[in-house]
Amino acid sequence: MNDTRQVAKGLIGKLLVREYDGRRLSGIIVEVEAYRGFDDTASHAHKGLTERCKVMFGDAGHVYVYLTYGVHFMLNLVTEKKYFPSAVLVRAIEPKEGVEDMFKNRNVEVKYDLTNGPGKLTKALNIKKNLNGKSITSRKSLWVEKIDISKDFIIESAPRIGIDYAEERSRNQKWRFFIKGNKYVSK
DNA sequence: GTGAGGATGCACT
DNA sequence: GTGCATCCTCACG
Repeated sequence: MNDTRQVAKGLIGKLLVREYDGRRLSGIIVEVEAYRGFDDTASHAHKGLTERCKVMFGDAGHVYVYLTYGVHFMLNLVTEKKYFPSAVLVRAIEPKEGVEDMFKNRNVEVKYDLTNGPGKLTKALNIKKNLNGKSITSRKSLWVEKIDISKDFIIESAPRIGIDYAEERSRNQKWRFFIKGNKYVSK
């Protein structure tokens, strides 16, 4: 299970845990996207190693956080071997623990608007640039846990979102994975 | 040093 | 469906 696409699928249904100020917030991962290798023109890494995306070239199990549109942070988990730039973008989670804190971090009325998008979940979980490059294996600040949830869900795959700038062969890859019918999947 | 544009979200029409 | 906020990073000079 080293391939980013397998890792991406494997993350579906796992618990993403965020800890800060002594609080524990968490949610079940319901939607992810895989970004893989130099040939993936949708990936930040396809132009080579830059200051921004260098974390993707590092060891698996690290966190890649960056700002997009000057507004939103994106959360990625680095995968595969060193120098083979790959990561899984976490696009949506289903809130579990610390829901009250998430409401404080986000200015929304309803629970299903809390974390149903990549920029939304980082805000709900207070994930910022300072987590960039951190490891998830140390289980501090941010990590992933296995939980006992019903295996009773279907993982659907589809093309990735918001990558119109990429070449067609990359755009057509069905590297977006999500739980079919889950209402926390992004729109 | 400067300019272009983005792995989105939200408020409008 | 369209427009725009908002700022960091990259590429080029």
